[in-house]
Amino acid sequence: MSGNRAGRGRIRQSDIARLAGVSQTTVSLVLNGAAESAAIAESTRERVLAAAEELSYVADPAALSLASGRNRLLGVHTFMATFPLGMSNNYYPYLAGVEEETAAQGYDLLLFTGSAAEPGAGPVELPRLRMADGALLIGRRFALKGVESLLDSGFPLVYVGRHDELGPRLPYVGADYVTATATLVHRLHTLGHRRFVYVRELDDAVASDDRQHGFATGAEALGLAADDAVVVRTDGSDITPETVTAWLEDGRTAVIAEGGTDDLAAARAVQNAAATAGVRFPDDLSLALTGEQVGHECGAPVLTGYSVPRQEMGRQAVRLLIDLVTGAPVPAARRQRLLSCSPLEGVTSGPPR
Amino acid sequence: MSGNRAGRGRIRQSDIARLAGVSQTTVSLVLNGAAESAAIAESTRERVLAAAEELSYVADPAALSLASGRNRLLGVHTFMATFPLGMSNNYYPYLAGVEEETAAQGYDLLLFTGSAAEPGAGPVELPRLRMADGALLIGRRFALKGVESLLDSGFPLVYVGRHDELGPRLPYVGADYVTATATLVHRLHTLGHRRFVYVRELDDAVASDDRQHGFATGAEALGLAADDAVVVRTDGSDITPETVTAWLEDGRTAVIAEGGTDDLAAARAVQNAAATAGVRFPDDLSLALTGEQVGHECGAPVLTGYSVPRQEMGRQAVRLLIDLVTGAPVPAARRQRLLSCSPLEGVTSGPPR
DNA sequence: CTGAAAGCGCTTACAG
DNA sequence: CTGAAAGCGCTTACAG
Repeated sequence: MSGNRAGRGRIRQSDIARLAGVSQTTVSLVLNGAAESAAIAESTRERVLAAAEELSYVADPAALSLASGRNRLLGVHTFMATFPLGMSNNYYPYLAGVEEETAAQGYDLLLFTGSAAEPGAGPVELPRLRMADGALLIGRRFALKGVESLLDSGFPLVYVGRHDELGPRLPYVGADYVTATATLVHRLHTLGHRRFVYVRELDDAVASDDRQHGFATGAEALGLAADDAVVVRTDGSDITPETVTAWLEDGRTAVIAEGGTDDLAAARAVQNAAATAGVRFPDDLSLALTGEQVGHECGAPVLTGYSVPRQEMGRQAVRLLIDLVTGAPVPAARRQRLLSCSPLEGVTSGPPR
Repeated sequence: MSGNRAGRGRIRQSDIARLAGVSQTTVSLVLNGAAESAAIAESTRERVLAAAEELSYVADPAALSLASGRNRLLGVHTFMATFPLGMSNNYYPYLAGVEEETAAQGYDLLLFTGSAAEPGAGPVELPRLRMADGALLIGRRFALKGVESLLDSGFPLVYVGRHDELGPRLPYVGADYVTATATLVHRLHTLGHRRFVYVRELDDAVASDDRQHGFATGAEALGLAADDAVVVRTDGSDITPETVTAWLEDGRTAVIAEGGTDDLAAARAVQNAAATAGVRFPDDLSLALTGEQVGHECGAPVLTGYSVPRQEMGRQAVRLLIDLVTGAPVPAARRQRLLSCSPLEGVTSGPPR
């Protein structure tokens, strides 16, 4: 049979029409409310409304969506096999913000999960986003090709993060890691530190590049020599107790570790090596983070760093997306924006005397 | 204009048909896969598939749903204004399980959030669930009327929790709080406690009733007199230091507080009152929970209780829902089931000597 | 093996 | 002020 809805006992506009003795068109007109129904006789209006009430009519959302072209659904995709609903996950605050604002705007959320059927599925999954009126993209990196073709077809997309590789075509709401990191260097400098080490993980993503770039920018602004602001890129295995000792002997009293990664491997490697070497925080060595400790353990000291306004990024991304979906005018400057991060004071102190 | 989808560059089956040089019907037949497409020439099939791939076609869920009643979307509704993505929230593990299994089955999730447009929206929002093939209901309580009319129309629904008010009509996957709580009483009895107090919050929900019922059942099984297993129902304000002292003077050495609520107000009230009274845990008084401490603070002692298999409940609810959606045969016994909770050993000890 | 046609429940010009 | 009709993008008998 075509359409199993009738069999499901659903009430249609035609049922109301029959009961009220009008046409289905009139029912639709009345039920759509305000503007149009001005042109409908009050008595007719009331009859239809009464009939609708009596049958406890409710519009079929699918039909409604098909006819009007909108479904008030916002897709979310994170380019991962399973959706990062994981508790101690960095993505979590984004989602909370997204969800909050989506609800506030009267939309609902479509979570695209990357079906298990397709293991390395990034690009394969993307087209399914079209089910929604528009979609949010979240994640450290993404499938460029799939995103491009979505954009090409005019599908409204907003990326949560900075991404300029596609020029002005991809709207986004990102965090200003460059400024935040430069400021962090400055803060440490104010505390008295003069030589810095930046420890970055192997993974590269725009957010990582931005952080490192901010480190360089900050050092430059302070007039530091290249050797006073070195960058170590590592998977952690080559940060040995000797490494840390050598830093200190070199007068490098402040280490900045990459934040925003899932496990903060860089910071952890430094902490472990320091512990073995008998180097104490923050008396001997200061450790700061280009971000905050998300799933931070009981009793562990809070590291100096900055907080990324993830929830707010989520909210703003939703607002931007809805503007794009509804065709509201969005000036170019508002299509790509960076939010600033706020300083987080932790256990970092001045250098040992 | 009617239907703005074309303008949005959405690819339709007719686009594929044109590219592949076949009819739209054939495209539909091919895209629907297995059974039917046996009757389609392999070469045609391939041509259509290639064209679909090239255009990165994706079915319009609304059209699909309208025509066939299926779209591989599972709705989730929690009867709250905003979706409980909140960090320390009890609902979180359910969602994690739901998401995981949904992904594994190749479905996607529709999060129904309760639009802010309708404040007291429970029943008003429910019909929107029909956008999905079926839906999961999560929450301590729910809008009975809305749920009933959804059920009446044959819409597949699974409640995460026990709910027998609708008889066998509402399928569910719940937790066996009755047995878990009875066992908890037994465990405390084994430690030497002989007189118990059960502290329950004012809110009532099936999950709360079940816990209290389990307390009664457990006490009865141990042959305790009514006065040895009293129930206090409170918003916390009348649990004073004197209350706690009186319990102890009465020989009531074990307090069981209601778990599973958002803030564990009952347990907190007991803890605060005890602290003021100078009563120590667990030396003077043992405190157990009918559940576990979800967003449990650093340094706070872990309370004895039991863990609710929330994630597994989520997974099983999804599997059940998909069976209902696809029309797989589901024996009555499998339509309503309770999972058991596992004991959690905390700081509770025997009674003071 | 393939296509023309009806239908799912709605919206929206267009006529009257 | 109201209704007949076309169309949204699909599925599914039914003919050929």
